[in-house]
Amino acid sequence: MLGERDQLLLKKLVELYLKEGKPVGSRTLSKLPEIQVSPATVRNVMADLEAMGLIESPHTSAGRVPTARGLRLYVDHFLTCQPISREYVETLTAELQRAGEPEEAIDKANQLLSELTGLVSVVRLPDRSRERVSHVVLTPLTERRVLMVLVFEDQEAENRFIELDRPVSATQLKAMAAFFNQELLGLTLQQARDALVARMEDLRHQLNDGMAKVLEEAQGALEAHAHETIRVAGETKLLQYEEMSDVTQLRALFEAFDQQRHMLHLLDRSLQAQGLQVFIGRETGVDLYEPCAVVTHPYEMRDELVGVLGVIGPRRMPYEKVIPMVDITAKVLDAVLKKHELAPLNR
Amino acid sequence: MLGERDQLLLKKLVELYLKEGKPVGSRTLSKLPEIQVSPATVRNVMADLEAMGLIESPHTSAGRVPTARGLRLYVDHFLTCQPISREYVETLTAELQRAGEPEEAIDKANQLLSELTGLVSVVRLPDRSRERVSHVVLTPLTERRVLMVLVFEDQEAENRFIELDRPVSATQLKAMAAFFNQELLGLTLQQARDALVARMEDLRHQLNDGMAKVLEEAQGALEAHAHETIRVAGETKLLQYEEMSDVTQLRALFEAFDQQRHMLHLLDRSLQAQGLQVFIGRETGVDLYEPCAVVTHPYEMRDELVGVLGVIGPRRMPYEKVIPMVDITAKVLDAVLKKHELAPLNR
DNA sequence: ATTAGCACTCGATGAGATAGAGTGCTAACA
DNA sequence: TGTTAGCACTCTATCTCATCGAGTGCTAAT
Repeated sequence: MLGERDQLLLKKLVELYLKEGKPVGSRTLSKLPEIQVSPATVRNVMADLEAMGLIESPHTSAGRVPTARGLRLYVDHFLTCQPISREYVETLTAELQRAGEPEEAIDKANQLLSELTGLVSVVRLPDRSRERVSHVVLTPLTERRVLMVLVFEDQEAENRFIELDRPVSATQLKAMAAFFNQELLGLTLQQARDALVARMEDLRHQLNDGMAKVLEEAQGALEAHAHETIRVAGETKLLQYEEMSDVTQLRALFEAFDQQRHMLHLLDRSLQAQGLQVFIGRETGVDLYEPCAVVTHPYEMRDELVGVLGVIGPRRMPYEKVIPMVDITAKVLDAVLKKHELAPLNR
Repeated sequence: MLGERDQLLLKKLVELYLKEGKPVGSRTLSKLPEIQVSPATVRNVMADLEAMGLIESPHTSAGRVPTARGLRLYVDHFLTCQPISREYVETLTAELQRAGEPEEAIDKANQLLSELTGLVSVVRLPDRSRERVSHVVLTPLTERRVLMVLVFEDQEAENRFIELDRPVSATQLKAMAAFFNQELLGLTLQQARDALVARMEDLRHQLNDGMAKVLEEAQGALEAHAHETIRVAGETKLLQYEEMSDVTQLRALFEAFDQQRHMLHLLDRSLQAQGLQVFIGRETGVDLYEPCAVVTHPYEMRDELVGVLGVIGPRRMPYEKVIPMVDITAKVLDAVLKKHELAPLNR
């Protein structure tokens, strides 16, 4: 289907395009040391490649530019990724390990990824509604104010301040905490609520209004989290790319980031398929991202894929660097998250 | 110094400029119903205003544009602010009250301010190193993992997971918590550390390595916070303004936001002087902000000015809306933060 | 003091003209 | 049959030039 020389030419064309960002002409290609044929021959090949929809020319007298399909082929078959320096991996690991909670590590990974690729970075956070509560702490602060700490999987904690309508004694509070810890441990918050609703009748005598309030707050904590499932870092990096200089379009992109809806869909899709994925142009499934490319990699906690991390930028991005960076960042993140899990196993 | 008619003309010129963003000519001004003189007269006045450095023309055949000094005069003397709808105040209050902790409320205020003004919003967070610890909670999670919660002023809590080198029993932990609560309550973290160092000798027998680790972590929590003293919301809003269309400059601005140094200086300055402040151009003290204007207002906690909130945008911003919005947002934030304080007084 | 009138300046807009990059096609060539 | 040189052609980018119009400053009249 595609001769060896055709492949070489496509590869070189894409590489030049990625580097310079300008359409590549036949003369430029034929002058490359790897290419031993005349511009005319190159033109013939290019005509074929164009007929196959791999390259196109913006107008008659410009060179050729790879299409989304062309880039796809390049990424899949011709791309030689840059090796990642050990040094980089070490810095990354060190930085991520400094985090106290998984979420912090994920955030940090997001931030670093954006800085190091010079692109917009995105993470899909794990869905906390699926995490199990491992401890509930209730501490009296004042007569009517209580601090509740929900600990998930011994790894993450969420604080809520609870204002009660009437005072509770420390003893009452202790009883309450004991109750929660006994009854609800190991359940997700959702399950916990269901369990309580189911046993409402038996519980009526214990369920004073303080208890109800606490439950409500716990639910609130969960919801607050559910809202924010995506985080974006380094939006402003997009300004650097000339091909993104259409301000209107850029604004639309930023709005889309804020809305999160599109990105969520895309990241969820890439959570299904494991491993690194590259979406170019329409492949993203989002019209707005048509001039963009997205590189994603899921990460896991407790041997389950729970989130995705990736970058989005113009189609013309340095894939040979970006792809290994996304890859290694996801893997280092995996390793760091695994460490967080290990500790609780010493029970 | 400045005749009544001169003032009127300056006012109208600035208003037109703020609305249209284009240089204003003498003909345009003389056609206004408020102005009963001919273009020629207007030109004479304009020449005077220009001589005083209040307006200038980008080039010979354009109209006039207010200088920073001109804008300053306008803001100080001629600006009539738009009243704020009660509805808006109510929404704002409701949104901010939903926050569980002061910091959350401040964040929300930041975000809302950016959305409502369409500008970049900035907050200076309170310096937590000056807040007093009101409770320390230590909860065993596993044999060697402990959750520490530091509660500040009964209003804010910070979690740290602590990995111990060797197991501690629940009893030991309880003793430790009791010790902290007894000895360190009401001190700032800094004071707490100093106190402990001072009494090191007496304490040596109690200060097992678990204790040391806990202290260290507490310090870490503090430092983590000290790093991030500013938060920026809505950076991308700047794209909407044509006068900010110089991409290079815009990038420089974004970088400056990331570095925080300049902004920190500016906000600290405006923390000294209480009340709303407007900085136009060079007044900001930051060269990069020369084409910008900044509107700030400090906010307080426990009757002390602890932070600043404000917006930054192009000089040509709708001051008549922005100023009251910054003002009311700061005031509503004050009120909400006050509510947070009230509760603990019921002790 | 105000205003009409006028010459002048300068940016914005659009029409050619030109140069150059790159193409496709044809015909010659190995 | 695949490759190449040559050439006419197309299209963009850039420059120049003319023109238009907005706005000014100055002068002289009111």
